[in-house]
This record gives sequence, C-alpha cells and structure tokens, in this order.
Amino acid sequence: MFQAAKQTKVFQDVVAQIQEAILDGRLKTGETLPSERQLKDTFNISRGTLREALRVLEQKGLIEIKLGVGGGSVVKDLNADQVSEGLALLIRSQKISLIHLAEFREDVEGIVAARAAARSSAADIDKLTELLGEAHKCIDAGLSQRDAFIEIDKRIHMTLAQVTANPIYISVLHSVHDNIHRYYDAFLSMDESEMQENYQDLCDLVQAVAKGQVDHARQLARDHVHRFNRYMQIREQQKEAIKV
Amino acid sequence: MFQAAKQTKVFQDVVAQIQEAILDGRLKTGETLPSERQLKDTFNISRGTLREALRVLEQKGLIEIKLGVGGGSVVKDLNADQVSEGLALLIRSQKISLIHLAEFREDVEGIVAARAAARSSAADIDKLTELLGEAHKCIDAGLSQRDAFIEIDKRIHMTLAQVTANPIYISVLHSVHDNIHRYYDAFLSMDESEMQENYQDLCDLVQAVAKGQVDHARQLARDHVHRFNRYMQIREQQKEAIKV
DNA sequence: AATATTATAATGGTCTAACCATTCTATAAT
DNA sequence: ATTATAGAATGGTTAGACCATTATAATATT
Repeated sequence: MFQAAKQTKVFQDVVAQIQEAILDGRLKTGETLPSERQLKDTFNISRGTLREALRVLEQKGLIEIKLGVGGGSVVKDLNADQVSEGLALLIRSQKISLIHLAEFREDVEGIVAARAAARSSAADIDKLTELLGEAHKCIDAGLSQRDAFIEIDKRIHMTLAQVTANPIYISVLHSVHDNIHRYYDAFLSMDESEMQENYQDLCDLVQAVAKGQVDHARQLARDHVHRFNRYMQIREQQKEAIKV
Repeated sequence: MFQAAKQTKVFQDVVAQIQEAILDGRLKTGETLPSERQLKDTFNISRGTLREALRVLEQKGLIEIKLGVGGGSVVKDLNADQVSEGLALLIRSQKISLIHLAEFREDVEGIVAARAAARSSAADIDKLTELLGEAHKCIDAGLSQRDAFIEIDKRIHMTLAQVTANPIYISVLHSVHDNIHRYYDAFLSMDESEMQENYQDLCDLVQAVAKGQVDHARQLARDHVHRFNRYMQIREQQKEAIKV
C-alpha cells in the first residue's frame, strides 16, 4: 500500500538529482558540471558530502572527474563497463560460474547470428568477409598468431552484434566477452588444427548470414561457441587434475 | 608495450585493498569492518578520504553501511543488483527504442523457456501451476484485476528464469522487466479477451515446459511476448495518431 | 617572429577538527 | 518484570584550510 519512505541521506538526494538530470538529457554527454565549490553552494551542502555524491556517480559510470584547470565533472557517454564490472565481481565471488557464463554466451551468440542473418546488408557482409581474410592470415602464420586470431574471432562476433542494429546486443555481448576472455586467456591454448576448425566455423557462419539463413546461422554460431567452451572446460579439468 | 601507470588517488588504493580482501575471502560476508575512525588510522588517511572509498565500495555492492551503535561497514552478500542497475542505465541513456527492448525480451524469454523446459523439476512445475491458478482468479475477476494479472505474468516468467538455474538469466530478465514495464504501464490496456488469450498462452507454455518440449516452449514464449509487444505497439501508434 | 619557459589561477584531492543524528545497551524508575 | 531514560559508539555532515595538477597567459629566450 505504501511506498518506501524518502531517503534521508543528503548525498543520495544529490546523486538522484544529478542522475535524473543526465538521464533526462538536461545534462548532455561531454558537458561539464559546475565546479565543486559552486555545486556545494547550489545544493547548500558541504563539499565533503558533495564529493561523496560525485564518487557514486563516477562509479555508476555517469560522470568522469578530471583534474586541474578546466577539469571538473564531465558527463560521460555511458557504455557497458559497469555491467561488465558487475558481472566480473559476481564471477570472482563465485556467484556466477564459468559454466553459467559459457551457457549464456552460447545462447546470446545464437540469437545475434539469427538476427544478423535476417538483417544483413551487402556492406555488412563485406566487412565480415574482410575480417575473415584477416583471420586467414593468422591461420597461415601459425600458432604465433593465436592471440591475434582470437581477437579477430571476437571482432567478428561484435560485428554481428552491430548488424542486428539493436544496441542491447552490442552491450550484452561486450560484457560477456570482457569477462569470458579472462578465462580464455587462462585456459585456452588452441593448436593449429583447432584454429583451422574455428576458422571454418566462422566462414560457414558468415556465409549463412549472407544468405539470410536465420536458423542455420543460429545453429552454427551456437556450435562455434560450444567448441570454444569445450576446449576451455577440457583445459580447466586438466589443470584441476594436475592440482590433485 | 607499457602498462597503465599506477593510480595516484589515495581513495582508489583503499578501495582496491578492501575489495581484494573481500574477494579473496579474507573478509567474509556478514563481517563488520572496523569503525571509520579506526580505519582512517589503519590506512593513515583522513576520514573524508576513507568515506569516499567506502561510498565506492557501497555502490559496487560489496559493503552495506549501517548507522548507529554496532553499525559500520558490513560485507554484503553480492547479488545481481549492480548488473541490473548498469543495464537499466544503459537502456535509459542510450534511448533504446521500444522496438529494441521488445525484441530483446522476445529472444531472452524464448531462451529462458527453452532452458527451463530442459531442466524443470516436479517442484518447479507445481510452483508454475500454482501461479497459473492465481492468474485464473484474475481472469475470473475481470478487468479490475488487469494489473494483478500482468504481475502474475511477470512472476511466471521470473520463475522460469529461476528454473534455468543460471543466475545470469535471472538478473537479465529482471532488468528487462524493470525497464519494459514503464512502457507497459503507459501503453498497455488489455481488454478481457486479450487477458484470456494471454492466460491461454501461459497455460500452453507451462505445459510445454513440464513435458520438456524445448523448442515448443521456446516458440510459445516468443509468441506470447510478441503478442504483448504487438498490443503495446498498436497502442503507441494510436497515441501518435491522436497527437497528429 | 617563433619558441621555450615561467608564473598564475582554477580545479579537484586531502587533511583536521568539530558537531549532529541514529541506534544499541545498560541503567534506573515504575 | 516492564518501561522509560541516559549514555556511548557509530555513521552523517559541516567548515575551513592547504596540497597537487593542469590549462592558460605572461614572460623570457632564441
């Protein structure tokens, strides 16, 4: 029946006011807020309390605080970093396991491939084909370019997310990649045949997207990610086995 | 070639130290940190600087700060709230259209239903059936219970997310619901036949989940969400039409 | 004139010290 | 035994000062 009572802490009120101003567009990206000494007078609070509020807004990713003359609190162009950081904390505290993240990635990449297949333009396919070319160079260069190959793989997936023309997929996929690549770095050590397999996956996937084969693209993307995840789990188990 | 230079700000160092202690398990959930006046001496900093660090840790969801005697900074059991908040900010700030959000919801609900169908236990089905019963009561009560019906609908979807046993789906779906319901409240005004249709959708969906029909559950969930979205878009267009 | 150096001032970063507000606990009054 | 009250520990807030960083303007150097 009732709402939660109004917050009593002064700094929270300041956070809420500035946050709303940013989200409503009254404060635009790149705009600099008044200096701390001005703001404290505007809100009629002490500078310490104001700074607590600014720290919270900074941690939320809404502002960036710069030093020196012409510095101050600048409204930031929000990105997926905070989501990534939140996910990373959950993973480190073992609330989310690698299995959970891998499963989620499989599903999301499938969706993205399907949506991309339904929507790709000739220019999109050109870009994907170009990335495949770079991947091929890595293959030819052998194991020394393993990291470069993984980077290209990531870029192909992110490009597909852009093709969906839905910014939510871009942000979500970005967060997943940010976090899962820590594990890949630790556990993944492809040999050349695995690189070749993965390259073939990507070629098939891009072709399916180009042809607008929605369900086929979905399945290929899922299988490709599944292969990645399987490698990772095998490596993880090997590490565990060594420990014991 | 080089790494980013070491952070210079004192409060960041304090944040890092306490965060590492929590994530390493040296500080356990429920444990209370020393008082601010003790901590400032331990770190050899001022209380204001310490408090900036504590605010950041609080915003990260790592600690909770309690007032009064026996209060202080308590190590929190980490949950998905920060991820949800980050997503919510992204959704609000990137001015994601209703179409984007609705499309994403359609995909995610499909995945969740599919994973739930593959994993549901008898207890899960009991809970879902109970919720269907409550939904039926709303139908019988007619339009007066429209909001209650929408609430039950939401709870059925969240229950499915729990059945997947993957906490990522729970937090993602929670974020989507939190944000899309702003639009539903503005645009959705079901009549009784629409309520009836949606109820039938949910019955079919729960049945498919109970039978472990993965693909069927996915399709039913997508269709159900799609129906919701269609209503909403029709209402939105009507509003636009009135404006013009 | 062009360039390098230096001073200036505005801004965030930190410190000190005090007092206010909240809340648990022990004590006293009933 | 119950209730009221006082005390103390804790976070919340304030005020004013000084330090550190940096863009800009003034000055010196070539």
